[in-house]
Amino acid sequence: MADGPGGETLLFLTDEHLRKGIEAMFFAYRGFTKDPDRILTEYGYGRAHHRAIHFIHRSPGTTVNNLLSILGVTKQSLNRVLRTLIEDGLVESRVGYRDRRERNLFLTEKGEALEGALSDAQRARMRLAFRNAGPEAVAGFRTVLEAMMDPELRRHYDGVAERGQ
Amino acid sequence: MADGPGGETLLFLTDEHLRKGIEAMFFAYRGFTKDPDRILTEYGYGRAHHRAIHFIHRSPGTTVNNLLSILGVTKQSLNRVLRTLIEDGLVESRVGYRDRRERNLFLTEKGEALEGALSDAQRARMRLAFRNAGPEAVAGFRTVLEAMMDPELRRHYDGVAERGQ
DNA sequence: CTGGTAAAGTCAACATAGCTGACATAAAAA
DNA sequence: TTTTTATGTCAGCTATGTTGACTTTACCAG
Repeated sequence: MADGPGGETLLFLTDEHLRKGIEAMFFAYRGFTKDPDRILTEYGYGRAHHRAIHFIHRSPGTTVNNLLSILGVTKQSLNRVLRTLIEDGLVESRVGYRDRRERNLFLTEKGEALEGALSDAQRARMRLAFRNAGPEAVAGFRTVLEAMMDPELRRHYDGVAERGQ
Repeated sequence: MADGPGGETLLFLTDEHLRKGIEAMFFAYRGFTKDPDRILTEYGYGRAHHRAIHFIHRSPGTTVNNLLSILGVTKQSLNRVLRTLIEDGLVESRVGYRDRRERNLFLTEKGEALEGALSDAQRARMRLAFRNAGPEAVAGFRTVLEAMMDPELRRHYDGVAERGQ
């Protein structure tokens, strides 16, 4: 009674299912950020610091502009965060080699230590969820989330920086 | 080479897969909130207003305390949002019938209209993602997100208010 | 009836993290 | 040489969270 052209059932597309999916995102995201948030508070940092630290760790040597386009905030906003991380000795900013206007960002040893603590906590919860759900559910999870991203942002998710241009 | 006790392959639990899952959550959540955020800005509201509107729509007559425990913010913070919604005539607050200390919250016609615009936009993206991913992926998506929630919050997700006690 | 507790609301003060706009400097590119 | 780009900064504003203190109203147990 609710079959599409291919004959598949489309019951999973009802408004009620979609609402449930929306709330799943809302409540799961709360769990997703809870553990890192607790650690960040101990260090006097916020979620914005976490994001900067995460992406510098993932792409060492990334430029400020690249980070801006990943995070989607203004440079004034990012700069405030970056400045404290540099002052506190968690991030190092080196003048670009090819283009001396650019700054290449790196985590210091201290920065890597905090990154490790944060992502250990976040991965622990994710690992438990993945394990309980099983590999097929995890594949579906990834598929749906990927389909939900903006194409613009999807770029940053798919490829991890083609540094050689 | 990475099989567990049951013989299943556990390759989906590597740190690299978990990192990818973490970034999937990050980027997908941005897409998830983008469309409603755009509409909210037009109306001069923020994400906090959206959350209040959503849960009042879902559970008409819900009390302030219940909303507080769902949203996990302080009453001062929620009150600021709720006050503007009431002043603007989107939410109605009625004295409780059984317990006159309580306030039961409802969306007005105007509130329902905004709720509709917001959830239409959010559902449109979710529907597209669901359709592209297919029913099995959607089931996996839900399973993983549910496993990622805090048990405390999970309560609010699972059951929609047993009003009769 | 009284005293305690619970629900809601308020005031004040503060922090984080976003925003706009204007401007400065250095370096690359035209 | 002029223009553009990458970065950084100052000032001020907004949204949304926080603590702490206090009030009013109403329920409830003694």
